[in-house]
Amino acid sequence: MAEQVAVLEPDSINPKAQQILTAARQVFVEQGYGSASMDVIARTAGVSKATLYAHFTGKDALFAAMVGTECRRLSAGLDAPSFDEGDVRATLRQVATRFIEMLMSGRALAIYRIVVAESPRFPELGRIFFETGPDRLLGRFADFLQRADERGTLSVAEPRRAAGQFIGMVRGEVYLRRLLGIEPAAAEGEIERHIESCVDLFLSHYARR
Amino acid sequence: MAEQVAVLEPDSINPKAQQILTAARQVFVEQGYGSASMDVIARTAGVSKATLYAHFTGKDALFAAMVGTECRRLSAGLDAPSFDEGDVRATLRQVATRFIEMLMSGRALAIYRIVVAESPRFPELGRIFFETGPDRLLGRFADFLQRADERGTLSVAEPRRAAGQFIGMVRGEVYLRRLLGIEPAAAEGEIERHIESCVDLFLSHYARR
DNA sequence: GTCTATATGAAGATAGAC
DNA sequence: GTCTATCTTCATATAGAC
Repeated sequence: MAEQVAVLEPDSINPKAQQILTAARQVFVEQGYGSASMDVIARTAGVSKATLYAHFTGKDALFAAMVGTECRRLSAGLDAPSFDEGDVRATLRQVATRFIEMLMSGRALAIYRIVVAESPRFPELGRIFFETGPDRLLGRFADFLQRADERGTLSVAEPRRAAGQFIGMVRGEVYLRRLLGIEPAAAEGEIERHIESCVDLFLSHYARR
Repeated sequence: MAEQVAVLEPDSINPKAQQILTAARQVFVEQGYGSASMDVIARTAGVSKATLYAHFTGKDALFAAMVGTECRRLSAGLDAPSFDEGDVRATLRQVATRFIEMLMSGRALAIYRIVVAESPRFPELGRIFFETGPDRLLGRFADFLQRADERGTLSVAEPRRAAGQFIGMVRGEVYLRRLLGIEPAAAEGEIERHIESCVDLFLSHYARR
């Protein structure tokens, strides 16, 4: 019973569990779920397999715990700053920049890869990822757009839809290339230009005339 | 030597190889690369393991051949129709509709999942996927936008960037939910409304004033 | 809780008959 | 080329001492 809770809320005090989760992340990310072995995870964590199985009921549970932990960690990084309600263009720029920086980070790419791959076999993980990640971000951004609409700064009838359009186009080809490891990577300043053009496109339509 | 060619250009006449590739696709997609076993693939294909190894040098090669074959198959589905140069709005609608239908198909989702997951360990597959899929589509669409610009229908200074913006926002949340298996799926007519709003947004900026 | 040692099964790959 | 049977290695998971 305690184990089941630990799957989603691993004891953040227990250092051994942390150690194991860190090792699990490294190995799962590097090898993929199927090829990763509990043996290697135990060695990487510096514990015996028996200890590993004392903390997590099996490979599935360890994997789920690792993904849940990592999702919460990544989403926390997006929470901090509130939006600047004054300058809409600056806020859009800021949202786009913070979003794409987070998305392009090694850890975010890694967790996205593995969640996308395994979500058919671990449906719960797809949900956790979506809710702690994209859904929260879109929700907060949509709220901002709605407030801007109410203040009369923007004209956004469907904030959630508009939020999805903006985030979707910001993600764009730059991200896909990175995700797939396509060279050459984006040139210096390319991302800034990309973001600026997305802000322009967005405001052409949604700015109050 | 002949084997190496077969990795990317599997003998499309040989029925046994086809049989194996089909089975490989099923098993790899269902279990993921790491968990899939050559034993199960052989049984699914109705051949012995020895036969399997006679056609493909190993698990890696079989996987690569399967992904390459499937990429070419999927990209062929996007090639067929040329764009209607007359009615820009209708063309945007058509591009978006065809694109998202292809993307949401079970086979496209499956191959995307596995390529994203394994591209760090099989960099060649990321490249093949990108070139036969997104890159071709973006290129063709960008060409259309450039012609529209030259004709004076649209005003698009950077066609490739604009193409990426449009495709990115069309993809959007609808696709992500499907990819991650988030319920509820898109409601009836939701995708059409989504596409229409993307076309509106795009044309607000890029239509010749 | 943690270790060493091991049970049990299945993985990738191949030998050798036909 | 294709099969059956098998080699070797490594997987997940557990027993039992401390």
